[in-house]
Amino acid sequence: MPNFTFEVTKTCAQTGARLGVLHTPHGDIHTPVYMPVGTAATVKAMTPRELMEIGAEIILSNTYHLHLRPGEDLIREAGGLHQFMAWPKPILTDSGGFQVFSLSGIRKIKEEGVTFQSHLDGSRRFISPEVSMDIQHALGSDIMMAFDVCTAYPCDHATAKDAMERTHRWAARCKAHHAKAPSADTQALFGIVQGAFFNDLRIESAKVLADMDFIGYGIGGLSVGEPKPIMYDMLETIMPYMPGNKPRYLMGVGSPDCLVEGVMRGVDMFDCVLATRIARNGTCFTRAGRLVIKNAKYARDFGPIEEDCDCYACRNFSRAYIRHLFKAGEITGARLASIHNLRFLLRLMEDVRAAITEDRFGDFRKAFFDKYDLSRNF
RNA sequence: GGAUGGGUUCCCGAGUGGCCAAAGGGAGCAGACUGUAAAUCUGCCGUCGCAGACUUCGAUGGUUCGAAUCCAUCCCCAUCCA
Repeated sequence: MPNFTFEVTKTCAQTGARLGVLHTPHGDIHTPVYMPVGTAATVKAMTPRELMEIGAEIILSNTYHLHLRPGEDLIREAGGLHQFMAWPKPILTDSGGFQVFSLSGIRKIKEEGVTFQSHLDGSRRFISPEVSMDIQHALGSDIMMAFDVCTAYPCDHATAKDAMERTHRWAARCKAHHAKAPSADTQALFGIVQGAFFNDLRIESAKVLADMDFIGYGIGGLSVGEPKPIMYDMLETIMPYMPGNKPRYLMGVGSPDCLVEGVMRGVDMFDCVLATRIARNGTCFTRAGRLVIKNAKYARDFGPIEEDCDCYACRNFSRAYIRHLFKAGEITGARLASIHNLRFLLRLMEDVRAAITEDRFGDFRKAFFDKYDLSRNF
């Protein structure tokens, strides 16, 4: 599939962390990459122009949410998701698999697929691997995710095995269904490794999916409440079994420290709602750790969120002003904090890529954690 | 000058004899947030403390076993009449 070649362009001599480029029909993605999340066809509080300005190369959207509203037919009629939301760069769509997990109270899983009760109006909706593919075809995303079954933490071995095996069967169905689509060559399909927190299952899942030869691989079912060292251990366990010439996408991660640690362990792609969600709730990332901008101690702090940040918010506005906006309930507060947090992660990844290029990612990582306060982290 | 209605914890506002440190909002303070059911949610919000104790409902005095609630006087506020 020439539309989606992935090249590992450099491996850090110090750490083995890798640098790459994923070519897509809507442009190149330089990895390791952080992908802002735009579930409902918008990265909340951000315009596409602003996303371009802060250096986003690819964003995420969601099958389940867009299926419910406005519906994939409408988006197809609009010319596809890129045109509908006026975002010309690559888009990755999640399959709805995560909603199988996060909406566990209002869905039922069977072998054929999952019946959801819409969180919007309670109506019953059915999503199967085939339906998920069809919806993602209508959306026209560059990268489609297989419809998987994500498990919670903790999770017993039998349940994890069950979910993993179903994920594999569903991955095969996704692949078969996608192969028949007109867009089979212009939309890439990623498989998703599951297996909860069991080494044997994770390794098995990585192997099974590798044999199925996907364009790239999601690592799902992590960052679901487990302690970080457990997640890091899982990454180390499976990475030797992940195809070296395919992009590896750690789904739903994460915080600044998790990104650095993920890259250290061979992850190429990340996405996370954390940056934009905590931004709307009044918390900012900084290289020193979290900064709760709405706290009273910043009422008369006329410096920027972060002194050496190059984002629009930091170049023009003070902590005192942004705090005021939050206290006043003004949406500009959420917008400025979102711009900052996204730019923070995108810039962190730019710095990570530069460090790998120069064979000093180990030094970079050490300097990062020397400065970053983990005691009040996410 | 007269009539009527009022004065409740930072603000608004419920409460008309015990179940009241006093509903409910708001404001304030803090916390949570990781493939987004989130511009959301949670906690605290008289004082000291574990329990519990203590001081509060315009002021003063009274009735009562018991008062934010009843009575008296006074001080303020609002509206209306002169």
